[in-house]
Amino acid sequence: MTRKPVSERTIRRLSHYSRCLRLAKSRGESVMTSNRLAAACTISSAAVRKDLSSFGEFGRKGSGYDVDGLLASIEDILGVADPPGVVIVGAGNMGRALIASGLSGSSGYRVRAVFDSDPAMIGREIGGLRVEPVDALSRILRELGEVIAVLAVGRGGGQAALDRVAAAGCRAVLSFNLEPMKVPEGVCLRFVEVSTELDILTHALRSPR
Amino acid sequence: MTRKPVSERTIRRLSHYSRCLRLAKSRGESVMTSNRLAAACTISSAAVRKDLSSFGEFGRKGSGYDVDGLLASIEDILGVADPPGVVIVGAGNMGRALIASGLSGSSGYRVRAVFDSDPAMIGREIGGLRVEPVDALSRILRELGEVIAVLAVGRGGGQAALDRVAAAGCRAVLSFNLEPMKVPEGVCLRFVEVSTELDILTHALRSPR
DNA sequence: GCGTGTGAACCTCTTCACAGCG
DNA sequence: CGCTGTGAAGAGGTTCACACGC
Repeated sequence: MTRKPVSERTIRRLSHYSRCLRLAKSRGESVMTSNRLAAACTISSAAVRKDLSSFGEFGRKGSGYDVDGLLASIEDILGVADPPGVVIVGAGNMGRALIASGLSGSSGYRVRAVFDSDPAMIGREIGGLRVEPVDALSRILRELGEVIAVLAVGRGGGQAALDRVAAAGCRAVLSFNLEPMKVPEGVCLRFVEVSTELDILTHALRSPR
Repeated sequence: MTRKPVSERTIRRLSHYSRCLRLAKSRGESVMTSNRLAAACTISSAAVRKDLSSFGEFGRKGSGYDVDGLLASIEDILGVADPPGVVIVGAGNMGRALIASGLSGSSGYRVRAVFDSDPAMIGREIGGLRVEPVDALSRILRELGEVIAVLAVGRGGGQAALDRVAAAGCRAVLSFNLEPMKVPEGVCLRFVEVSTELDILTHALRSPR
């Protein structure tokens, strides 16, 4: 079982493929082709085949890919077959939106706990979850085991939240706060950059074509 | 004024630089170096210099870059010096979160209108904005001129929302809904893929290193 | 000495065209 | 005949090392 490093670009595409496959599966489709996957992801079919073939021979020449089999293979590559739990830090609008949307995706992630530092928030129920005080982070994360923490806290609260989840043993963090942060050793931190997406769209609007 | 096409990768970095520069500016700093920008963006200083120098000579050898000047130049390249307005479709938790956070960034975007299809929502006030019915899209977008539409609607409502904003003349859309959509001619559609970010983090957690 | 600007080497990723198999 | 798997060619982006100017 020799795992070669997979580029982030590739992982992103695999994630997209898996979404498409889950959708096809839910529609009862049992076979998928590189062409249809490509159309759904707006890339070329050759790119899809290259991605997939670099991990093994998942397809049947002449017919295509088995939806269930390919989905299982991709989930195995990504490591999301049995996804880690998710905890949300910050029970404001963004935290609530993430819980309500089921993490805006058809993937298997589930929100296991919500934390907030505002005493007035503690104890409230959101989507079946009781809002916990941030002081409970260590205890609850120990109970939950491996989790991804999503930071959806107020302006300027990012670093403190990051430090706390890291101290509680969390090694993967997704932040909606864009303040620059000092990343604790051993922690993988990523950002959801809405403002950057807006910049990209603005550039598209304003550039000649 | 010959504009060469700028890759998305580069635009994304420029956007990040501009965030750092705005922060430096707000702190009263007047000079910035490629080294500090690089550290803030976790890339190499050579990459920063290459990015910037490909658009002109913005720096002073030996000292660095003038914060105000560089920021203005980057905003000009991105086209965000006078940013387009933003309208939000969907006044649920996500829509409210985006309004409350000021679009989670220090950039100059401002939310100009909020729409919802739920009659019970119409007329409510959110962050100083009255929730408008989606039927008012055409009229209000005509008043606002060039805008970016952010789709934060419920499960399965993406395509309908996209079609409506496109029909109202909007040419740039950012969607939190991940359903595959048929993109109207002339529209640039991008996605905020929280579930993909989670997949990337999961892969990081689960891969040997 | 310090920090920018840049050509050249380097490397990664994408595209193409086609062989191969059902 | 249809669709996958893949070597080869090509494009694009990154790193390196150093010259230049303050």
